[in-house]
Amino acid sequence: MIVIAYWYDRDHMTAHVSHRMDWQELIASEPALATIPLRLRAVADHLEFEAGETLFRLGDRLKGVFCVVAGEVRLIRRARNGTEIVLQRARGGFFAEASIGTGKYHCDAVAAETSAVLRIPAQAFRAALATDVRFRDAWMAHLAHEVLTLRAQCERLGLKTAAQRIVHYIESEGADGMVTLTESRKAWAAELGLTHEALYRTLRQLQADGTLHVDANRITLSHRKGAGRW
Amino acid sequence: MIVIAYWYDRDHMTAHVSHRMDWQELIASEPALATIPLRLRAVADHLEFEAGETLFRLGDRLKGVFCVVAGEVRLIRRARNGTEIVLQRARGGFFAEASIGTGKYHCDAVAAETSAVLRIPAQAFRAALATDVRFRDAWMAHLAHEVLTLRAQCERLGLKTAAQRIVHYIESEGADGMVTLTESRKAWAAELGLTHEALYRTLRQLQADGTLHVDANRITLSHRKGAGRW
DNA sequence: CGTACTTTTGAATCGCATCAAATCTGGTGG
DNA sequence: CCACCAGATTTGATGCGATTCAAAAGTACG
Repeated sequence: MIVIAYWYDRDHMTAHVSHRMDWQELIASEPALATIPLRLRAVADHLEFEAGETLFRLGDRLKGVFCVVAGEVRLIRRARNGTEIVLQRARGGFFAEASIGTGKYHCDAVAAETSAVLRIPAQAFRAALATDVRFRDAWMAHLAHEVLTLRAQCERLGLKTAAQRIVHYIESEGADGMVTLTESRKAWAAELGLTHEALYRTLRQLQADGTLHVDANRITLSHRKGAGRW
Repeated sequence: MIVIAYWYDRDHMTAHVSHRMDWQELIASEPALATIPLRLRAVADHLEFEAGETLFRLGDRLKGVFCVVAGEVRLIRRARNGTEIVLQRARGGFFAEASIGTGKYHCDAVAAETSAVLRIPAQAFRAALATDVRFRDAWMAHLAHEVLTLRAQCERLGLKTAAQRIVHYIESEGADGMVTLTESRKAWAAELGLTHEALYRTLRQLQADGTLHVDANRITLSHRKGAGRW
């Protein structure tokens, strides 16, 4: 994920088509975009938002399908008492996918940091789904994969202990008992539903009892049973 | 959810087309089936499994898309050390949706209890997706909705306290600050990632401090702020 | 009426969150 | 090049809240 800063025009405080950013580079770095037909990408709005700016609000009529190219967008719902509930933190990839079906947004979307976002008009998106077989298949595959990933994450978050979640993560996200982390440990902790302190401590403990081996961002599950009673 | 027992033929210990079950009634009770074209339902296998029976195994070539009509099917992955990880507990509705894209099953499926399952041949399913616009739209909507629901659940499971999760559930699953539970509280607790004891206690506490009101299966969030600092 | 299940409450324990702080790191600017 | 800064990483001490174990009461069903 490329972090952007100081590239926007101070004169335009609302989202606008950028002339400072290297969208080419950004787009190349976002794998989710590879499946989008070029002619669909051509009609997409290239938007940029500063931290705190609102992309859309609950109940707004669908303006398009979004894809985070850089930065972070949060989908939030405001509770009666003003508490914000974060429904999703989108760092790269599509968000508000479900809205393509309902025609309305079901929550607010706010940029958590300076972010670059692609907005594909709903009309064109639906048209492409209807006519472009490859795109449609890719889109359904994307949704199906998303479902799979999310199910795994729910199961993981249902586990009670930090050790269980770490092992589950390696076994379900990794390949052959090994993962290579692409994010900071702090971010990993958040994904595991733990504080970073708990993650560090448990990681150290699991190394000590031989359950796993840590080498920088390369974490391997030991073949021997270990002492753990996961 | 209809619970079935003692309806299978003792002579046929493997899954088979049932002659004892009232599939009509079961199918009418499962909302996910409403979107399936009749001609697709006509070619589906009506299978029944006893607790412990395997529907498919990891790596098996795709036999079809499944839909639980009654009972429960678990998608599990076996870890190196023999530990089972439950990826999904399907009680009603589709499962292994992602496999339609990959052509292979990514885990084992085992009936957790006596279950009735519809298996729609992949060929026919894909054909219907390609030709039946309404079905395709319904399927994409289903996937999108699933994504939405799962994201909400992940966010919920990321909350640290029982009170937060309960309130989040009511606000995201319920309508206008009220939910009517369709499952037992024990099952609800599992969905919330809590033990049933914790759920009961927290529920009582939230009633005591006026945060919410419980009337049998009807749970309402109080409009006043309450004492809670969720 | 008995069985199996959910619901409910109690007591003790354990693990994680929290608060605090030190160290390390990469990147910036002087 | 080095001082500096913001962030991640790491370790420590403490308390809270959920789990766990236990058990009683309620409920549905045959």
